[in-house]
Parts: sequence; C-alpha cells; structure tokens
Amino acid sequence: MIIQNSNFNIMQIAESGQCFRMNRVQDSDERMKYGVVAYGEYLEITQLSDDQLELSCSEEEYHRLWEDYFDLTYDYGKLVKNLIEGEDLFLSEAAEFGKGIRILKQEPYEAAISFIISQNKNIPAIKSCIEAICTRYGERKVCEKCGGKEYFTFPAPKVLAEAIKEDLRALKTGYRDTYIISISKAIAEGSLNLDELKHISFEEAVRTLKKIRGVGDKVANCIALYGLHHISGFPVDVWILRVLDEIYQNQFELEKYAGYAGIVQQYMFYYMRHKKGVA
DNA sequence: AGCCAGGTGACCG
DNA sequence: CGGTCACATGGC
Repeated sequence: MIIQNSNFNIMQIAESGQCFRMNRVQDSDERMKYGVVAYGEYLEITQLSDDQLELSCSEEEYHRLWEDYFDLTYDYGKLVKNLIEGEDLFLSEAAEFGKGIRILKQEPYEAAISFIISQNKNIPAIKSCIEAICTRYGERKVCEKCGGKEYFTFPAPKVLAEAIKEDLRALKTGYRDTYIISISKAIAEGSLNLDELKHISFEEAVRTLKKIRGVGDKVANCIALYGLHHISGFPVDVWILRVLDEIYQNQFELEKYAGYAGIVQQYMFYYMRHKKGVA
C-alpha cells in the first residue's frame, strides 16, 4: 500500500541509530528500499518520492502494526517547522537535514537488549551482533509477500533467559552476556515488566530501568525513548556529548525542549554524525 | 596498528 | 559526588 507523509524518510530513519534491524535491500530501480523485522513481522519500505512511500503490507496490517510503529499519528512537520524557524542555528540546520526522521515504537524488550549490547560498540558491530542473536535464537519465518524472503524474529525473554553464556559470547556479545541473561530471566520470571513502564512517568521509568544490570543512564534513556516511547528521553552518548561540548560549550538548555527532547536529540545525533563524516 | 565505539560497574578519595 | 579503570571485540 502507498502512504503520503512529508516527514518520513526511510533512509534517514534507518541511518539514525535508533534501530538495528533495518537494512537496505536491493531494488531493480535506484530507489531507496529498506527491510525491517519488528513484532515478528517483516516489512519492506520503498521511498517513491520525498513524501510518498510504498509499504509491502496489507491495509489491515498497516493499521494493526506499522502505523503505530512509525509513529504516524504524530505531527513531526509542525515540530520541524518550529525548529527550523527557531533561534538555534545548529538545531535549525539539524531539523532541516533530518526532517524525515521519526521516533520508532520498538518492542521494549528488543530495545532493552539492543541498547545493552550497544555499549562500547559501533553501529555496524551492534547490528551484526543482534542479527547473530536473532539467527541463533529467533524464530525462522518466511515472508510470502516479499518473494519468499527468509527472516528471524527477535527471541523472546524466556529463550535468552536460558541461553548459555559461552554461546552468547560466540555471538560477540562480549562481557554483556551476563547482562543479557540477567534481564531476560527477570522478565521471564515476572519480576520485571517493561510494558508497565510505558504508563508511568518518564523519570520513574528511567529510575526503574537503571536498576537493571548493564543499564546506566544512557541505555535507560534509549530504552525509554525507543522502546517505551517516552519522548522526553534524551540519551547522551559520545556524539551528543560532542554536540553539547563543541556546539553549545556545555550550555545547552534542555528544558527548552521539555516533552519532546528525544526527537530533538535524534536530529542532533544524525546531523552531528553527518558533519563529522560518519554517516 | 591503534584508537574508537549510541557505556557501565566497581573502586577510590 | 566526581575521577579513573577494566571490560570484549569488531570497525575503520
């Protein structure tokens, strides 16, 4: 099916470092086409033009799943316009440059494991590690609508709860192996429920998340932002540190963006990496 | 060949 | 609280 949206650029979303299972797939044309696995399903997205995309799903599946996943009921256009017209030159440029980015609503558990793995790894390494985990522990499925494309779902907590440390190590998790098993066990046995954290305040959610082994302030903010859709989340990684330091001399006023700081952060991250020639 | 990567926990004063 | 250090391992 085809959708219209002038703030939806699939290449920008895929390169924005918020999800790790969205990859470019070859198209007969030179068009940007990406595939993503989420919620046990596989979807291909083709950018037909600046404001038009083709999704490889039925309308039923779109309304049941992907419309929410891509946060398509939120008006990013209004926010982008305000930032572009605002006083802050860097943010104005960043919003203009990344105006097709949206904050995805990923599965909380997948976001948690993904960002626990992300620490001290670069994005390509994170992606290959997660893909290896899905191939080893996920469920194999085939997408008939996509020419019989084979894919692996993200494993359930109870599966990784019973994983062997050495097996995880073989998939390049490094010292994070025990973190992965620990959080998975907590969820599998019911002492931790990530979904519940969607319905409490952002601050309280972060406080709870930071009690998990391997989850510090940065990862907690990532889980809150990308897995719980607490868009007040403002993850500070090495790139955002550079922005805060080099652009704002550590005088950035986060309070100005209260309530949607996570979206601002995403434009900053994407733009700074571009300026430094990484992406 | 080293330094860096969407950091965290432990330990220190 | 703020500073330092080890951690496991691929990317570039």
